[in-house]
Amino acid sequence: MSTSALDDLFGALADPTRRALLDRLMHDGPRTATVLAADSTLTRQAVVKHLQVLTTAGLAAPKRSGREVLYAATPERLAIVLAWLTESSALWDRRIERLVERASSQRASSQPTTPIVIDTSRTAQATG
Amino acid sequence: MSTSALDDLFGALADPTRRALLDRLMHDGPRTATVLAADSTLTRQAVVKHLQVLTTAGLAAPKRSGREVLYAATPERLAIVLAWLTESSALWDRRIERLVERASSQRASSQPTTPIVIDTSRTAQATG
DNA sequence: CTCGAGTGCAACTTTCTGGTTGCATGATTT
DNA sequence: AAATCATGCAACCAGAAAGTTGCACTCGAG
Repeated sequence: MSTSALDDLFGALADPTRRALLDRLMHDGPRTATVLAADSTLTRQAVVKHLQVLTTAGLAAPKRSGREVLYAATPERLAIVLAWLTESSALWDRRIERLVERASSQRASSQPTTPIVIDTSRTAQATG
Repeated sequence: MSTSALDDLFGALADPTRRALLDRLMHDGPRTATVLAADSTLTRQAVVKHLQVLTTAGLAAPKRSGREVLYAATPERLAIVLAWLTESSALWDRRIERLVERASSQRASSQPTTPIVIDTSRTAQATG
């Protein structure tokens, strides 16, 4: 019972290399470890290990195609993270609700370079 | 530039002990490391280390009160995780949007024991 | 001032993680 | 069948993480 899905998910996402890899797979579609390694400074083996971590977390899936192995992003499981987030933040207040709404509306208007403004300053002293 | 806020956040959340600690702080309000350690199997020092990780990630904040140090949850920064999530999933499709909406409405009706139903089965083959 | 409760610091051990290298195995093409 | 290209496996290493123990320090109450 020690390693839950959340452990694997958060653990996988904790590494910037892995997040970049996942991003790459989501953007460019399935790729082989060899190709991914060619574009980075890492060894193929290192990339493979990262992809295995992502696979264990359920965020990527390998698929043999001839002699190659294509890794595809399977970001559906990010919903589990989202569920944890909303559940946790449910305790605290409605601030998250506004953020969620803002996030959806921003995505809807498709402005990828605007990474959502977060106003934590207003609420920094709320707990005291 | 190696350790971004996301590294710290995901890293902090990757540990189940830390998530439990954060949960505890959010539920019960500020507590000292000594008290938190008393309720767990861990040493006070171990708890302190975890709280420091949470503090570095911006998810908790210590506050001296007499000779005690109360740690309070400051979950505002979870919004950064949420922002990353929605941004990343923006590539993929509108499925997340529905999940976000469902999450908000469920929270609004305040049913804490219902952890949001996730239908990943329907979309498992979507990437191929 | 002295005692007790609580915190802070430091050293140390063990395990995990990210990364490397070298070689073996398996599939494609000629 | 042989050469080639990609993957798979295993050993190995350095550094970080999780946790422990021991002791010094500091604050508050008598």
